[in-house]
Amino acid sequence: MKNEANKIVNALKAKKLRVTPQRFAVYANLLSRTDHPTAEEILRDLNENTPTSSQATVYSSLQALRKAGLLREVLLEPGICRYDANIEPHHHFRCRCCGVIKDLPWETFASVNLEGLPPGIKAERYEVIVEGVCDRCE
Amino acid sequence: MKNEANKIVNALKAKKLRVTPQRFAVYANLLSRTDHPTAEEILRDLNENTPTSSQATVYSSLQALRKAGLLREVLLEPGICRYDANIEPHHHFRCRCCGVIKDLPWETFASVNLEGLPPGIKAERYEVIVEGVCDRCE
DNA sequence: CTTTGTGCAAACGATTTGCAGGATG
DNA sequence: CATCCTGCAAATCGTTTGCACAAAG
Repeated sequence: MKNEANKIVNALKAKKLRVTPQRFAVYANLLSRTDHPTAEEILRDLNENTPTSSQATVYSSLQALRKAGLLREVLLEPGICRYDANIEPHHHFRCRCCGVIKDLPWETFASVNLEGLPPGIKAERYEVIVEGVCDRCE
Repeated sequence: MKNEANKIVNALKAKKLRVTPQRFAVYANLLSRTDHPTAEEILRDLNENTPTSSQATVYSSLQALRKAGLLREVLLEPGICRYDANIEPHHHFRCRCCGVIKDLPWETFASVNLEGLPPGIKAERYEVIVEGVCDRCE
């Protein structure tokens, strides 16, 4: 839909990022997904039908988008870096059996407050990581 | 001190892990540190004076200790896996400037409760990740 | 027309693996 | 003495880099 495309273009422009087909594709792909793909998964997805972006470009696009604050990294497994275009604050759950990752709404832990932090620490953001077993696994 | 050594040996035996000099050294090193070293940092530290363990052995010792539940991985930076022999539940703070990592006592977020989780999720553990600026950086 | 991005292939760093010999329980 | 661990070197995986050409603003 044309509207969606315009939104993406405007988001990139607002961050002073040049709008290239590859960068657009990476960001659009990430926005369209609810999982938290790795760079390699995005690359595969983009090039599944027609060649869209090279490996190096996907990596550099992801860096550019991250530096611009349009996406964030999700670190739940050693050595695996996932990406998330949902930059609204939220938490993550990971199933220890199947590895599925689910977003947890911010309000899930609305009770958390940072008052009790050791002195000298300026907290800017936080996130709760929950690990356990999902419904399909148990 | 002999007492300390015995504690470590007993911990390993209790988990049915063979007590080898290398495994002992890795675990002892991690127990003696308050930072959260990477595998490579542990390796360097162990071999600083006299050769103690090979790279492959440090990696496999860490895996064995982790599977036994004697240590846990700390994932705060993409592509970097740190290790922590403190298996008491606690949280982590990371300074966005200097990268220093500080433990936060469990009670810091005593108010967190898992009642509000989506149905079907069986939570087994959780951890709060706080990011911000430490006293030395600001 | 200046600046920045792309694609390729090579380089890189961290972790894993295969295997032969050695130590543990 | 059966099993598991160690050390070495090679292999692998994900990510980064250098550079020549192409595209964006």
